[in-house]
Amino acid sequence: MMHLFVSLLQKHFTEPTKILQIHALLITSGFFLLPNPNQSHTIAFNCLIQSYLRQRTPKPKPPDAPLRLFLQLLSFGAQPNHHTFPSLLKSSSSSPLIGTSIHGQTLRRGFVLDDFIGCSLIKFYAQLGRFLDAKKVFDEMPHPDLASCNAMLDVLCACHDMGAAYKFFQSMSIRDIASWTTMINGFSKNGSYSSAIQLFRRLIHEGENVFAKIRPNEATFVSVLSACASLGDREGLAVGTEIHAHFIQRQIHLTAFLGTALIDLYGKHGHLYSCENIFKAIIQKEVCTWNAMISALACNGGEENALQMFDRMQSDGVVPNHITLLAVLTACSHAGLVDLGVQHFEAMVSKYGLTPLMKHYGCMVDLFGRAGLLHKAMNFIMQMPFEADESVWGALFGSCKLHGNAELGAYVGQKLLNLEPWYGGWYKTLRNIYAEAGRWQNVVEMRENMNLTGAKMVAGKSYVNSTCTAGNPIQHHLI
DNA sequence: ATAGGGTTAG
Repeated sequence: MMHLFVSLLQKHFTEPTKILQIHALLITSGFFLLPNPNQSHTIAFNCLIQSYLRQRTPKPKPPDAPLRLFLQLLSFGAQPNHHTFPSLLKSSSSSPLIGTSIHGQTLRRGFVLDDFIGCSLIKFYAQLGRFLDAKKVFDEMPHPDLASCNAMLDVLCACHDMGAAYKFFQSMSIRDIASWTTMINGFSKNGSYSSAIQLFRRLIHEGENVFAKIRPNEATFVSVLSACASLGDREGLAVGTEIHAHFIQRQIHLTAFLGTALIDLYGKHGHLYSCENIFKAIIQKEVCTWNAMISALACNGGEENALQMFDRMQSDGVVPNHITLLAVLTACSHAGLVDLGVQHFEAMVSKYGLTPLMKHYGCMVDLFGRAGLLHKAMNFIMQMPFEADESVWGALFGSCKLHGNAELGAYVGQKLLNLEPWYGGWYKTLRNIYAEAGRWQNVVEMRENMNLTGAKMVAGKSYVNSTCTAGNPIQHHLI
């Protein structure tokens, strides 16, 4: 009988209604009324936990179903086993308190040497940004297996410690496609786009293992395409187009992941026509797909189409998220549609139930600022529910320069110099604003201040950890 | 019979 339930659950794990029905069947069958809880009951609970974890549609799904099932399992008197905890930890990713108590449970019940649990714990702590805890779990594993090493590699990448990450990757005695993908994605996420592409090339040429050839899969392609999208210089577009051609040759199905990565690639390189073709070819569009398309249009002069897309998306029943609204506000800002932008911003809370984040405020400041409504932008900053950061002030600063407002520019520039004194770009812009206004005394002061604080005129932002980009060991190993 | 790691939009 148990086999039947297990196979039923596995077959229908994407269908929430069916899971509920099977769960109900399991209850009404009296299976949980037997006097002596045994291994079978534990397996039944494990399968149910897994089923609720894996179902996709979030609508009727109670988010804490796996945890509640775990509590039912305990109160029923069954014993959780080493299969129970990985799923539980996966379901607790957003709740530090629950996850750490589950960690405690595993320790108290003596599951200290289990690779699956260790691996889940590494990922759990990494998702919370508790990288030291993740590393501690890994270090305490006597013989971590491949999956645990891959999780640890991802932790090092998430810490921006790319030197250590690459060293770790090189030191691994066995690697699979997930190891390669993690490393490629790590480079990409840390701005080392060329390294990501070079490592991808090495994967293609070497394939690593003589016995079992390692080939890139969907995740690998998506990671390298993301690097290609961000790498300007035409190199990114060339490699990305090559990969796209490979998909066409092999008639590879355009999943939402692959398609979205391609739309992003062509969008970032200004090829709107390709974006639209790919968009049409994606059968199962997800919210990310729409977002990538709306962003591509909003950033390449297709503002009107972007806003139409936003409507189409909603009539297709796709629910907009924070990133959608960011793209929509960008479209309004670029098109100078101030009133419409304000309407969409207000609709965020009232219509979509989305709380505006720092980036949305930055967009609104840009919207007002570009349109020359500098004081409206300034008032908007003053009415923000939290302190504006450098991106928001930076948006206003750009508008001050655009419209030659030295008075407000000086005030905003000072704000930015306080926030990021090490970033030379602010000094330069402020100096230019002063120069255009003929305030030569201020120009001289700017130069002195910059020398005094030791700010650098570097490309890119200062908060990128220099160890990820500089002294990258990969240069010596590739090709 | 039941479990873990790597992927998209800002």
